[in-house]
Amino acid sequence: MSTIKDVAAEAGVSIATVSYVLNGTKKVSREVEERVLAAAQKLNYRANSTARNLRRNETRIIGYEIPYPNKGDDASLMQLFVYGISLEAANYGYHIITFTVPERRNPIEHYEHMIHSDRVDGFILTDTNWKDERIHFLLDHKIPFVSFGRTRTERDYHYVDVDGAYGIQQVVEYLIRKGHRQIAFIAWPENSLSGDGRLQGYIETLEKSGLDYDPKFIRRVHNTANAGYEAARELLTQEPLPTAIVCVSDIIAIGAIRYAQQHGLAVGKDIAISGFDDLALAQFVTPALTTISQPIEEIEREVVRLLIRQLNGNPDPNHQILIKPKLIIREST
Amino acid sequence: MSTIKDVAAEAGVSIATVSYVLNGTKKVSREVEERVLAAAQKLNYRANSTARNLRRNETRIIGYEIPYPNKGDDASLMQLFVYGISLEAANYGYHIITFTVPERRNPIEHYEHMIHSDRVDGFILTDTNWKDERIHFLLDHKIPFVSFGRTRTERDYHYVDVDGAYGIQQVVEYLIRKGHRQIAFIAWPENSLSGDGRLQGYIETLEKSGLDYDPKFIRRVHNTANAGYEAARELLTQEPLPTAIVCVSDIIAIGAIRYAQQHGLAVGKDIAISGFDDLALAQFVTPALTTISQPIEEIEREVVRLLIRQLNGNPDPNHQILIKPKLIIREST
DNA sequence: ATATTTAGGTTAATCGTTTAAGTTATTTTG
DNA sequence: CAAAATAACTTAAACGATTAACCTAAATAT
Repeated sequence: MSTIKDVAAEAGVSIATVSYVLNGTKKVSREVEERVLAAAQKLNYRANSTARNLRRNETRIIGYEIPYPNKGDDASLMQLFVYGISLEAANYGYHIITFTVPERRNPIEHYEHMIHSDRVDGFILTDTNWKDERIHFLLDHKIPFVSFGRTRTERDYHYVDVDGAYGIQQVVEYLIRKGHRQIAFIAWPENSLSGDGRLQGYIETLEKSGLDYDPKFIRRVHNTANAGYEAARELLTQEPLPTAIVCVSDIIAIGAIRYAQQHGLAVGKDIAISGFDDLALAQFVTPALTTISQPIEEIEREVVRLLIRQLNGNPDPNHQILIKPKLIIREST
Repeated sequence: MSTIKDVAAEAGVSIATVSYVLNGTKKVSREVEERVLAAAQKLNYRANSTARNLRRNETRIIGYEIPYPNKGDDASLMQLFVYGISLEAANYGYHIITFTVPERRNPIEHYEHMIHSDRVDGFILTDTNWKDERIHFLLDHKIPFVSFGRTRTERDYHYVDVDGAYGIQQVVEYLIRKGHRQIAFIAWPENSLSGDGRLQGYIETLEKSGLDYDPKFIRRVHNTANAGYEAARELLTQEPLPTAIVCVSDIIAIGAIRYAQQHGLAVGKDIAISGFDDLALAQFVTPALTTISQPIEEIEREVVRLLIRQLNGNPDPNHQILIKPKLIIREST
């Protein structure tokens, strides 16, 4: 593998000149420039990025913690996300390095290690929760990052998030237009900010529409189909009976649908059930799932763009971005 | 951020001594060792990995191309895979860097670039196909790699694969025991080696059991629920009618189930349908899916282990590993 | 008592770049 | 026309580690 020295020798110039030509960082005569370019081409030279990084004190690598894939969780959205940010980062000459935090271990240690051993220039965060210590740690240490999803803090940081309340509002208003008055909601546990945003959308839309908001119509469960199944059982074996169940995720909706079907209800007729995410499978379950689709590619683009601007020392002043999701009506409502 | 110089100054020794102590690569007196350790601790020192990599001529980074997520493909297995190899690699002090190859672009270029700019020490490959040019390229250039999935070549390389033929054999034998005689198979297109292995398992098991093998019972489609739906339509609108459909993947099975249900067939009674993969969702579709489960964690462990041994210059002579999957019987058969 | 080995360090070269600070020849300026 | 400015390179010092080669004093061998 050829180094800058080889290219310099081949072109008959000093290594500095080669560097200047290849980086375009200093004026060089046309003739010499061509000689260097030809030599580099001939030797199939590519700069050793380790050496460059050492000298420039950067890595052009972005750290991304892959969230722990809970049993029963669907992970396909996150898979798309890793693909998308890798692709997007490559447009800027950056790469994504993935790491994991073993269950119940302190994440901070791992972030600290990545930074401290100079492995990454910044981070992309997902799966943020109510009080996300990672965000405070990174802010405290002035380490560039962008989060997909918010946390509950007054501090100013860069994030991109989906306007979940808006999405739920769309589906609830649609259900009301179709004549539903008893609308239940299956939510996530309490430390999920995005989950609470969606719940908030449900409550506010009901109130705005002049409908009672009944706490008995709200269930909080983990994000598994099994939990959706159980929640549906509770909702459908109490009074008053809901005529529609809005779910905080497709996975939960699929579990809820399963319970309803097993107990003789025709989903989409006897009862309406909706999800959130628009998984690849959503259109192929029976009945096809009415859901809310997140514009994942736009999210990826924005997240990477915000981070790269920080890394270039040119942060976007408009760095709290809320993206509107889209209601997709299928057969289940 | 403190460097080895700071530690040396703090401990009152040369930087060489610090390096020797921290790496345990030369004998040092107890007293000095303790001073160095204390200084390192006090300054919260961690070696700059860029500098170390430059000197050692390694990166301790493994490249992984995230396959292009085809629309409608389920990607949750791959998500688990990235998580798993990241976790496993960390046990050896390695990290995973992800990259993508834009659709219809030549993958070799991208692999070459990663190697040539010294970003990675080796690769993990997935989604290998019949004639995988990546494998030949990496072999030709003596670049360490391990592939999850085989390709069709006589050349000797390191891989881990699931014994798909064995898995299909399990389900076909089970169906025969339950009395089925007209068993159809929905396969993948022809350039998929793992797909052909599964198909082979179907054909051989039928022949071994003395059943006719009818080419009309075989359909080849892409890995989407939609394609499964269409294939089921073809199979169920021709003579002779199958009483069971074995699918090469859960995704396809879900599409097939949907067609059967829409046309008045009770899946699990009127017709048996099975999948392959055991997606998180498999147990929550209606009816719950009979399928074949891949021991994904064992695969991840083996893939990483084989690669690390290569990188350490100590390749495992037994480096073609076939892992047996497991039949999981649910309601759909 | 002298020569040799060993223990426990230090010095300095090296990895492959980038880039500030020279250097030299040529051009411009007053 | 001498002085100053410019153009086009080169030299050499970093970046932060690792490690071969060297050094010195104490321990061991002859």
